[in-house]
Formats: sequence, structure tokens, C-alpha cells
Amino acid sequence: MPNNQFKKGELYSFITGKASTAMSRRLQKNFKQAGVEITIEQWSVLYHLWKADGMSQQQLCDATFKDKPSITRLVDNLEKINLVKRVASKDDRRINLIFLTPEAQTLQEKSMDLANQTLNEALKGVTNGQVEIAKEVLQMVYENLK
Amino acid sequence: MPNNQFKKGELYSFITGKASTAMSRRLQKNFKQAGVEITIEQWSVLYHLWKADGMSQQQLCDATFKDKPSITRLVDNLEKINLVKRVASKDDRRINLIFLTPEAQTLQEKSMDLANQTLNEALKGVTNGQVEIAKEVLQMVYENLK
DNA sequence: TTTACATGGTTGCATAAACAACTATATGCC
DNA sequence: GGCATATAGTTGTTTATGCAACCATGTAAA
Repeated sequence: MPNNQFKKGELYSFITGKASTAMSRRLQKNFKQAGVEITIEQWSVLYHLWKADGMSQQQLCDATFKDKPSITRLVDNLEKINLVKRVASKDDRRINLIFLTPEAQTLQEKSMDLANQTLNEALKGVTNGQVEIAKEVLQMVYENLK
Repeated sequence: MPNNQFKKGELYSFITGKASTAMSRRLQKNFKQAGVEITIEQWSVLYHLWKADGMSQQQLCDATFKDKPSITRLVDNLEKINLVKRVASKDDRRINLIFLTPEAQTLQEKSMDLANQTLNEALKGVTNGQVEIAKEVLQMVYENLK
């Protein structure tokens, strides 16, 4: 039998990711309470644009680990609520570059604070050392499967 | 600043759960390749019924960490493809008990093997000790937020 | 330059999640 | 018994995912 055989009942939680579901729900709740009217998925796109504005949709796909249709529609919705704008690239007419609007820029600090607050709620009672190892494991899982 | 401040770029992955997304996709792919024609979410319901057949929808909500509408519709879809059957409880007419069909019972072994195989693909190069700690951390996150 | 192929993005369709509003049944209390 | 409240499940709406098919543009090779 392989090394990492899971004990009864643990396999389910590991595969289905109850922890990250719980984190998404809590972040969404914290956004709502603070009057930040975006979804977690919209935030996940904005998150990368805050780090590097003007990414192409394909770059957003890679950064967010979502597929092309998902990004197309998230960008559709973000454009509707006026948080981003598609701009056709001049070098390559296939490419849409996605730019933040001023409204989106003002959301950055507040929403990043809420994300960090959510993380602190999530990691209460967990030591730094444990978190480091958990991050490493999740990163390896991701690398193994992506 | 709190204990577990995340370094740049790590917060995103931890909150959005790239690792569990990758695992779900891989499991779905492995199901498909092996001719197991169910979705991961359907599997997640069957998983608990294999452990205890005849659970109520509410018990399935708690076990799967999904809300009531989600379970209603997953059970709808599982009934359509003839893998479960709703049976009204005689003690309490509000309750639907969910029972596996013979078809669903034959799926158990194959799909659990595929789930374990997927986990082994995911955990390649990760030590047992690291996995134990990661599971503890994810469990604590879940307990902190649920 | 024409043809083939690769890349970036969109659309259609089925499944699923989150949230609110709703129905039906059960329970507890006066 | 009758009323308030809690519990179990359903329905409607919006958002998002996964997959396949598709269109437009770019690139490279014959």
C-alpha cells in the first residue's frame, strides 16, 4: 500500500477541500459585512490585477488557475459593475488587456485587509511552523496535479 | 501584526484552494478515464451513503458541508441517473431518507480506488509527517470557520 | 502566398453553489 | 386544542465551473 494511505473519513475532507470552502464563505461574509459588494471569484481576479494591472485574459487564467471561459465571464461581470475594462492590445489583436478602473483601485486596501483578517480567523491556534508545512504540502499537491 | 501574516502571493492560493481545485479536477478526470460517469459532487454524496446508507438530506448537508438546496439538487440528479432513491421517513414525514440503489453499490469499490489513486498522485514526494500536519491545519481551519 | 497549426478569446450547455423566500410537518407551551 | 416556533426540504435567481465547439488572429513552413 502506498505511503500516504488516508484513514477513514479523512480522504473526503482532503479531496473536497472543506477548509477552503469554509474560508471562501467566511471571506464572502466578511466582504458583505464591510459593504464590499464583490464575489470571491471577482476578488480573485482583482487580486492579481492589483499586483499587475493590464494582464491579458490568458495571464489571468494562469494566475487564478481558472479556464478561459471562466475568465471571460468573470471579466464580463467585472466590466458590468465597472471594476475593469477590456482594452485590445495593439501588438496582437487577439489579446484583451484587462485594466482596473479607479473604483477597483479604491477597493484594494479594504479588501486585502479583510482577506488578511479572514486568514487570521482561520488560523487561530495554528502555529507558524504548522502553517508553513501546510502551505508546502498544498503547493506540492498543486504542482503534482496542475 | 498577527502571527500568521502571509507573504506576498501565498494568501491567494491558501484562500482560493488551488490544491483542492486541482484534486477535484484530477479525480474527475480519473473517473472519466475509468468510465465512472458521475461528477465529483455526486461522488461526495455517495461517499457518505456508502459509509451509512439511508441518511436524511439534512445529515448529508452536515456530512458534505453543503447547504440544503445543494443537497436537494444533488439528490435530484442522483435520482435521475438512478443511483439513489428518496424514501419518506415513517417516523417524521418531513424527512427524506436517501438510499443507494444496487447500481450505486457496485460503484463503491472502483470509485474509492480511484479516489485513493488520485490522492497518491497528489501526495507524490510528500512525507507522512508533512501530510499529518497539513491535515491537522486544514481541520483546525475548518473548525475555526464552520 | 497559401496552407496548416497554434494561440487568445467567446458561446452554448449541463452541473453546482449561495442566498432568500417558501411549504409542510413537528414540537412545546398557554 | 391552538398558537408560536423550530426543523426538513423545495424553488427561484444569480454567479461560477467544466467541457466542447467555435471564431479570429498570428506564425511558420512549403
